[in-house]
Amino acid sequence: MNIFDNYLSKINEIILDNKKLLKLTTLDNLVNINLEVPPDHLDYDLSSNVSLVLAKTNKLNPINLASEIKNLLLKKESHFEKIDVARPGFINIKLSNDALVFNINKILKNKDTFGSKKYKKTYNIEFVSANPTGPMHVGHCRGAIFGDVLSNLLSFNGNKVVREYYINDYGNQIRNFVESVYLRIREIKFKEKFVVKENLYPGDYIKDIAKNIIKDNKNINVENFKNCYEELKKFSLKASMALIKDDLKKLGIEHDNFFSESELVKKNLVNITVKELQNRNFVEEGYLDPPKGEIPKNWKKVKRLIFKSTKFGDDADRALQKNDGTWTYFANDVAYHSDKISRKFDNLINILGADHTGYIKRITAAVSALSNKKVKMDCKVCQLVKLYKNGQPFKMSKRAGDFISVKELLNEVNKDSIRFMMLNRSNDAELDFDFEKVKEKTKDNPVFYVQYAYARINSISRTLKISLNDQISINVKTFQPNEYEHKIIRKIFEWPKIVESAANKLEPHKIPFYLYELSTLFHSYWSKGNEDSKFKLIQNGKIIKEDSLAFIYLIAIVIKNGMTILGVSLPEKM
RNA sequence: GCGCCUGUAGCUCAACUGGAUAGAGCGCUUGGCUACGGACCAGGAGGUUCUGGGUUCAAAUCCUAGCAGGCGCACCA
Repeated sequence: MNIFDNYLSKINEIILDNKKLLKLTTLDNLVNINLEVPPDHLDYDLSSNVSLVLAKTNKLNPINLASEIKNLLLKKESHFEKIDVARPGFINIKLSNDALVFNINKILKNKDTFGSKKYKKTYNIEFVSANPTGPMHVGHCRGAIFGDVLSNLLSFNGNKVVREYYINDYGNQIRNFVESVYLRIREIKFKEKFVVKENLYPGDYIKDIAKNIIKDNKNINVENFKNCYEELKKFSLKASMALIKDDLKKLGIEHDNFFSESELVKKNLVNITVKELQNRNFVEEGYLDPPKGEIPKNWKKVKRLIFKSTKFGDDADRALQKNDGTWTYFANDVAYHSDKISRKFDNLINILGADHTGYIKRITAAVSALSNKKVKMDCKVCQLVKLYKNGQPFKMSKRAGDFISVKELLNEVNKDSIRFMMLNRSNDAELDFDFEKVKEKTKDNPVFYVQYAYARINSISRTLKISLNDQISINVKTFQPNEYEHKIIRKIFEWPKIVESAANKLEPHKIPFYLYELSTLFHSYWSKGNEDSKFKLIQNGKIIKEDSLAFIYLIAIVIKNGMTILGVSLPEKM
């Protein structure tokens, strides 16, 4: 339930029913009418631009129209107790006590679903898709958490979400990776020195993979790289995927589907997909222009198959074949997306790192081409994460090219803090992540601040010997919220709006920001009793004003629903 | 040279897809508070939303021309 939606449709209905009375000739921009949270300094519950929107197309004076609408609404909707018109034509609405009680009781009754909707769409969300050549590093972390929480958010809204991981287990990098493992095995077995060459993976984890392969497969013959390649590849990939899955698990992330690139090649899906595009005239044989700017030394003009992605908004047409005629990474990816389309999702979402921004246009172009523009694909980009320790840039690299792994990060800070902080910023903005800040137990640390609010609420329930799962309700006759409680009610009513906007815009960062604000209201409410004893909640182990319990419950409900979406735990004691 | 992202208080960032007096935290400043009912709270100062044009009842938000920073730009993945 979303009270803004509910009352907005009532307002729309009333307007429609009284079209003549209001002298409205056209209502074609009804969709632009909104019902929103009034500015902070005004003492109202709802605020609408109805009159401004309707006055424009009907060429009426917005203030006059607003006061006519005001009278009409006061007559037709009993939940509206007071309405005022504000320049240039807004109407501000105060809900009656009955309305507040009605809505609050509804929330108290439907705790777990408060804020959610029942959309029933299907989503495929591809995220992480880190190359299976080693463990995850911090760069993957943000996108991983973003994708996971976005999935939670969309599921919370009643959608069906498939979390997918595309395994890039094909191509040269895999060959290099396997060769690295191969050389490490020889290092162990034959005491050959591992010489770091370009393109080889030097990391210590390769040694561990090598050791384990030797341990589990005593008979493996590593005399000749070519002969043992396939077998070694199988073991190496399995090992590196195990590392990645372990990292993901520790971050609280689990994918539903792992899609292998080499399987896709094996099934001949690339050829089939390219042929399909050829048939529809989106592929041609030709030459590509050299890259703009500085032309690389080994640039060659080669005849090849090209996808005409400029037809779908890309800046240039894209190669499907490499210089040697084999398929490009992009060609494989087009086939992969063709497979996604065939699985009939309503929406496709890809979560990418900032370094893949340039890839978006071509792959969305491919999806448009493959689906006749019917399937919608959104690509969300997560900007870079910069690590800090006590305000200083933090680098662990012993050698250039080394990275900070997720494991190292988890050694420093816990999963909850990482998840919350990685989302506490718009995905479009770069993110500074300070190890020490995140460990602080102060207001500086938003994770703590929200968790602390919940812990305090639990201390109340312990004192009163009640459970937050208890079913309570409030009574119209006794209900008399004070100004602080009124603020809380309004904030709580806002929650479904936050969820909806976060889901629609694919911007989960709105959730932690909101939770922080809600926690502020709670801490403030809690502290009021110290300044003025009439605001005290508990005395001698008993609740003073029965209704104040409702506010505690409301806050607990929303914090819990919010943190569940974020995948961050809520300790009852801290 | 081209594309995408960013530019908002001293610093780090919000602003519900065009709304009202642009909000938080940190820092600064004034006050309260022996603790799971002070890990906090209340108040104050702090703004030409990068710049110039445009669109309209209304612009941080949309269009346009610039400026500054980040990421990327054959093939590779």
